[in-house]
Formats: sequence, C-alpha cells, structure tokens
Amino acid sequence: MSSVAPEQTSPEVRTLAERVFQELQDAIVRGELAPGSKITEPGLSKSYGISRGPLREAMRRLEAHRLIERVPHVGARVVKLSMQELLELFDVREALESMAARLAAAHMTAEEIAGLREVLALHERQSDLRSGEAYYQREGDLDFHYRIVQGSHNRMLVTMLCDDLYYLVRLYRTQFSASGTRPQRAFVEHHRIVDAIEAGDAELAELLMRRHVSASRANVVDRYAAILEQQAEATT
Amino acid sequence: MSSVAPEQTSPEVRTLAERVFQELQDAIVRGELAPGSKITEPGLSKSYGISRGPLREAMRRLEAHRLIERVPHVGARVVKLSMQELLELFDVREALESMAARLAAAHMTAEEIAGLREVLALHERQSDLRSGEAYYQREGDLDFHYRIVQGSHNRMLVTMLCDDLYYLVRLYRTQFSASGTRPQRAFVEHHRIVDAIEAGDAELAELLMRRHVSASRANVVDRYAAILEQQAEATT
DNA sequence: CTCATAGTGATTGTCGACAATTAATGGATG
DNA sequence: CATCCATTAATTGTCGACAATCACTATGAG
Repeated sequence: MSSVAPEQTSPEVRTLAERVFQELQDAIVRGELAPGSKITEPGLSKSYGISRGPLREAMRRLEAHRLIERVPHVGARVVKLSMQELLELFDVREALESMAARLAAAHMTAEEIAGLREVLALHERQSDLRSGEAYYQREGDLDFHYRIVQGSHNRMLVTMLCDDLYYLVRLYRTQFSASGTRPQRAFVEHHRIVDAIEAGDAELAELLMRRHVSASRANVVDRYAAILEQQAEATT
Repeated sequence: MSSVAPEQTSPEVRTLAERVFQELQDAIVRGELAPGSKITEPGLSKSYGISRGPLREAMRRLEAHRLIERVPHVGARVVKLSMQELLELFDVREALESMAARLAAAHMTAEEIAGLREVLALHERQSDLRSGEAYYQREGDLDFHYRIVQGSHNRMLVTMLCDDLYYLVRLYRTQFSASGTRPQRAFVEHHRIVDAIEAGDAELAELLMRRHVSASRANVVDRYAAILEQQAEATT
C-alpha cells in the first residue's frame, strides 16, 4: 500500500493536543479551513469540544509547520501562499530532494527500490485508465517523492520534507487548484530517477531529481503566466 | 556589526513564552543545560518564576527546533547529537547552503556583498591576531554563512537555516567542543565564494559552497576518527 | 465631512488546580 | 535470591477563570 501522509493509522493518538493538531492539519490541507481565514481559539475550542490549553499547543505546532501564521496578541490565520512563496518552496525542494535522491542511490535497500517500482506501476495503470483524474496522479507523485526521501535514510531530511514541507506542498495544490498537467513527461522523469537509483549512480540520480523539480517549478510558472494572461484578456 | 544570532536585542519581548523560549534556547546552546539531561516542567517553572502554561509553549517551540526531545507522558530531554546525526546535519546543510549561495549570487545587493567582505576582513584580523581563539573564528564562520543565506532572499531558506538549523550547529560546537581547526583553508574558501557571488556566477558559487561544507564535514569525520584512535590507544 | 479619541467588546496571555498516566519503591511469593 | 505485582509519588495532560492587550465603534472636535 502506498500512502501519502505519515498518519500512522493512529492506534490511539494518546494526547488531545496531538489529535486536534492532526485534525486541524488535515482540515487546512483539504481546504476546509479557507486560506487566510482567521482562526480564533474560543471558536475552535468550542467546535472541537476541548479546552484552550491543548488547542494552543496544537496551534503552536501548526505554526512551526508553517500552516498558520500568528502574531502576538492579535491572532492566527491559515497561511495563504503567494506565488513567490510557492517558488521559494520549489527552490528548497530542489535543494533537499536532489540531495535525497543522491543519498537514496547510495543507501536504498532492494525492498525499498521494489516498493518504488510498485508505486510507478500503480501510477501507470491509473494514468492509463483515467488520465483525467489528475488529482490522484498528483498524490501518486507525492508518494513517489515521499519514498525517495525516506530512502535517503537521513532522518533530518525525512523530518524536514515529509513532516514539514509536504503538507505545504499539498496545501498549495488545494489553494492553487493545481491538478497539474504534464503527466507523461513527469512520469518518464520518475522512471529515469528510479533507474539511476537502482544503478547506484548517485550523481545521476541527484541531477535528474534536480531537473525534475526544476521542470515542475517551470511548469507552475508557465501556468501562472497563462492565467494572468487570461485574466488580462477577460478584463479588456 | 556582525552578529551571529538573530536575537534582535529584544526591545521588549512581549510574551512570557517567547522570552523563556529564547532564554532556554541560549541556555541549551551554551551548554548550561547538559545534553541528554531531563527537563521537568515544575522545575523550570520554579526556576524561571513563571507558570507551566507559557513554559509548555516554549518547550513546544524548542521541540520544533529540535533542541529538546519529548515523549508523551514521560518528559523532555535536551537533545544529544550523535555522530551520525551530526553528519546528517552536514548533508542537509550542504544541500541548503549551496542553494543559498546560488541564489545569493543572483540576488545579493551591493550593500550586502560589502557587508560580507567586511565580515571576512574582521575575520582575517582576528585570525591574524590570535589564531588560538578558534571559537571566535568559528562564530565568524557561522556569521559568514548566515549572511549568505540571508542574501539568497528566500524567506523559507532563511527560516530553515537561520532560525532552525544554526542553533543545532552551535549546539554541536559546544557538545563536541569542536573549536574546529583548518582555519586557513576555510578562510580561502570563504574568499572564493564571495568572489563568485560578486561576479554573479551562480553555478560557481553553488559549487564552491558545496565543496566548502563537504570539506568541513570531512574534517569532522577525520577528527572523530582520530579521537577514536586515541581512545583505543589509551585503553591498551 | 474628516480625523482623532475614548469606550466597549472580544480575543489572547497567564495562572493555579484537578485528573490521568508513568516511573519507582517496597513487599510478597515462587 | 530473583521475579512479579501492587501501592505510592511525581510528572504530565487538561481544564476553567482572571488579567492584559488589541480591534472596532461611536462620539465629538476641528
């Protein structure tokens, strides 16, 4: 099974703060809490049926994960990614994920590589069946990246990407409703990256991942420019 | 003036939790709170003269910054970096800082570059005067990296490196008492990086920074091996 | 009519107390 | 004598209330 999020099926998340943190995280990523909307402690405290204590701790964690923005004595709002911040996120991903690919080529086990190929196969079937269901496609894409990062066997890298940044990436996908196109190309790139990793070619894996993320970024820029152009036409 | 930490001389840090967070952060980085030592909420609450509420929030932030490690219902301990974790940290730094150097070469202003050269000059004078005062040298080194990251003008990168990772780096320097040698070589490397940035050569700046961090990592590995060897000799 | 200002309402920050869980100590038993 | 279990002590998690700060509104002066 390939799952995007690390949510460990929670055998019973012990602490309230932990649970409400995960629920809020999901709600934000899914867009149920509108980007830029204000979050009030009494409000959430009531709707979740808990006290403000655990809620504040959950909010602190959300803040650390950059999903909400707080200003002292004023309040908190759900983060609203600007285009520039999105591009900054891509730069960071390019740096970290290319490193992850390099390390993965050196440290990934045979089982992990097999799992990676499985993801690609599943990916391919879905892509053939319904190329329109781009959202799933993208979740698969995220899963692909997720596994390579874990294959790096660098815990700090895993924490940064899987626990922190990937929620932001998912949030962006809901905020910009970017059900992302360019499926075939990305698909080919994924395959080449896996090939490099399997061959143990660290430098190539790194280079390919770097180009892959960079191309994804360029694609976003293009789409954004197109949208701006459309809007300009609409107003004339 | 070149300052290593972002502590903005706090005109009056408004919230208690914020203040105790900074104090605890400093205490940990300086080694006043021993690595691996247990941190108890009532204890700190007493010694800082505040309630457990703000203290818990401060601890949450410390946890997010990876300076303490918590396990639910059990307690928190000051983080104790292992050698492997230190090396992982170097890999992450290599990825992020090389990206920062690349972006800095593209976006750094003339004033920022001038400030960078100033740091190097100061660095040089101190290094000439008392090459023994290696600790200061290292703080200067940190300052150098700090400025390049800020020169990237990528806020996410700045947050990750300057707000999160650099405190870990400083913590490592106290824990391993690594007052680091290899001063001249690092110094030359710094100069070359600045040259590349000033020339606007993004690729070169990136490459040089990458090698620089990598060399620093290799140096740590060598020193560690030497220490292990010494210990082995001592026991025979 | 615009701008400044004081009042009001709500929200955040802080506190102390109670409940739940864990680690530790001591005793009993095989 | 070692091992297991129960009781106890301490720490963490949670709660509700009070104090401090901020945003908004309405009122008045220029």
